[in-house]
Amino acid sequence: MSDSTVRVRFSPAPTGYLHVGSARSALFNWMYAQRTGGTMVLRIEDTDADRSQPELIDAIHNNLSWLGITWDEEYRQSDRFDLYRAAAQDFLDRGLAYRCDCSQEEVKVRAEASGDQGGYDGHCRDRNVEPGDGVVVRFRTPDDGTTSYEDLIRGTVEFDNSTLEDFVIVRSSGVPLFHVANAYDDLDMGITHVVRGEDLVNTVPRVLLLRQAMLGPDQQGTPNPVFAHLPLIVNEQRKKLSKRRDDVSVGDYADKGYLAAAMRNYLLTLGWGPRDGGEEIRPINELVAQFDLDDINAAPAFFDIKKLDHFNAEYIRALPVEEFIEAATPFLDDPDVGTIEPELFERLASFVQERVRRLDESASFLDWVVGEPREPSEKDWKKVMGGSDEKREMSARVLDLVIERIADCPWEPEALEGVVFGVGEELETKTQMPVRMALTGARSGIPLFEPMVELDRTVVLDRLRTARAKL
RNA sequence: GCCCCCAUCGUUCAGUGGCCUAGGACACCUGCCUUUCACGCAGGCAACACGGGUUCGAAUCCCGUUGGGGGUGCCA
Repeated sequence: MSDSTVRVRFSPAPTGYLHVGSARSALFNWMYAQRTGGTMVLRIEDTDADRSQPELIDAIHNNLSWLGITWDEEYRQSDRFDLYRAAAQDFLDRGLAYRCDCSQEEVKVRAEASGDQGGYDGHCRDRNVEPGDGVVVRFRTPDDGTTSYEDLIRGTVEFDNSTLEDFVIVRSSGVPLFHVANAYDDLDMGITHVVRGEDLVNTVPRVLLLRQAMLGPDQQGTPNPVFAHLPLIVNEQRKKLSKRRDDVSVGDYADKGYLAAAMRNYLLTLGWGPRDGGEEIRPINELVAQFDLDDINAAPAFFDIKKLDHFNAEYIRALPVEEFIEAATPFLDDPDVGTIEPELFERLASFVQERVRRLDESASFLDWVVGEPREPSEKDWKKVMGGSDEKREMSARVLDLVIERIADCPWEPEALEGVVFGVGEELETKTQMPVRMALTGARSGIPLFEPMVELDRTVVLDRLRTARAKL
């Protein structure tokens, strides 16, 4: 199964924080490299100096590492400008490209005047424009024929060359565009499989044309890389996830208390599923073992936070409690909740672990233990303490008895439970809810009696009396 | 406008001509368990976009329609 000739690459542009769509591309590349024993290349595509932010490269490293994605080689295109420039010059020398001094406005005006066929009209093809200000280099595309490629996910994709305009390969600043860098690097780095988002499909014919033109005499017959264009990840409006509209930075998910393993596992279910039809939540190595690019779906997939939450909850619960404590501790500092001492958290962590979906929810389960009870909603209060006079009276009797007996019982969970339930048996009613409401201000939460002993007896009595007084 | 892609439950994955009265998971709803919630368990709701072919037979193949998306930059 191992094919050591496989070379894949993840090529992010450092123009923003890594978002889930990019992370997914990286992940699928990584999966394939893992399965095949191939090489994973990280290539930073920072040819656009205006938009690239070098400091984001660190963030990309961190985000990938967080997800457990590793790479074997790393390059920066900004280190390789000379190579791309030389390739472009070679095109010029061989008459495969030409200089153009048309302004963007001129191109646009002529395109509109000529009717529906947008794009550049080839105005400068034979004008022998000299280098100078505002002069770009364009690649001469064929006027007829077709350019097609094999996509592992979509089959054969074919483009009419007549629809391809003579596109710019070198900016007027002298810096080559990504197409050139892309074609050059994929060839130079021996990339065998190009796995990336569907939004890049339309760049394939341009890149392929450039690649063919770059092939030296000794490289004739070098096969094109195999392409696999992943379906887009979309939002609820079925539009491509965007950094603007959607909150999708990988770092944000880490900050919100998603576990990397859960995120990674969830991302893998978007556009792909385990071939054996088994569980979708499972160890990464099992998924790697059956991963293949041509099993990937072609249809866009919705990024469903609810399902991610479910994955996350499962992963959290599966953690040994010590690991949960370690993972949750950074999230305990919640401004809405009082200070949670590490020892206290350790004692109660298992209760929290069972209920929490995201790590950043952890502190809120302990609010009443380290601070005041919540202010119950009128609705909840009524529902628990009684909407009718009859029920209210019963709640009052429950609280009276509990207050009386709790005043001098042993301060341990079993004894407290004995008191509360004992009153229940005596009065033939359920007693936990009124007590819970009095102590926590909520109808639901972690078990009552173990956390209760963390509170001083006087505090408990005080809360019970306060609630009783409100009846 | 032009180019490219996509189309199974609300969501996601399965299904590659008969095993499909279409399966799993999430979500939702009902119960059970539990003197809270959560977990767990048992059920339920719910889909092959439409129209033509091809075939003995189509969710599966072909064509068209409709719908959706992506691209159309001196961004990647």
